Amino acid sequence: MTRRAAPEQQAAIFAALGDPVRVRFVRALVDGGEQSGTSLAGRLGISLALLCHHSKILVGVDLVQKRKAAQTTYYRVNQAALKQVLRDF
Amino acid sequence: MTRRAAPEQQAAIFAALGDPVRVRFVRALVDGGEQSGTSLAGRLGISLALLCHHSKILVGVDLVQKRKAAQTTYYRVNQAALKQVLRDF
DNA sequence: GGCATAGTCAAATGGTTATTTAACTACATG
DNA sequence: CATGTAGTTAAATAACCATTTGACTATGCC
Repeated sequence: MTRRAAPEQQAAIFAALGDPVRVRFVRALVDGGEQSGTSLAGRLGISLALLCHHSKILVGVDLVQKRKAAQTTYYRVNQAALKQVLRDF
Repeated sequence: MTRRAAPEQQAAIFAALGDPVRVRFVRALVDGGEQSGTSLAGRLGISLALLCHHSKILVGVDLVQKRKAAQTTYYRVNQAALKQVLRDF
């Protein structure tokens, strides 16, 4: 049915999860639901600039989605994408 | 029941799959079953030295297992480990 | 308008990692 | 024992990536 993704594409998704900070990033969203950037940065013990960097990688492969309300950016996990990560093997 | 793995540990497993060559490595094993290093290197179009490098990373996180018979090393996928990769989220 | 909050961007740095090349070990067999 | 096959190792290089810092944009509110 669904064809396998290109190796580069699939590797990019795995690489996005291949960093301890980003694993904790996703876990924090799974556990705590949608959260703001500042809240997440506090929870993860990292600067807002670093959170922004990691969020771009996770959002870039669509494992995390973002929504902006006024100055605040809210992040949430893309559960469908997360569950499908291993489907290719 | 089973506690979540440490973020560093889980990230290492994802990072092992976060490279296009290693995605093709694992796919080749899933599709073709157990194969020798030389056979795999030919299939992936890489040198034996490079295959050795990537295999160490995959074996290091136990996604791939190896078995040595005389001069030849055979690789196979650890299906249980592969299926469990996403259990933590 | 002016100040505080929330986020993004860009440059700089250091550390890690993929790839190549060449040298080396291990085994099998003629 | 010499040769060929299979694999590993180490050094070197280049590319990539995480982290920090400081400057910059955007929004809300007094």
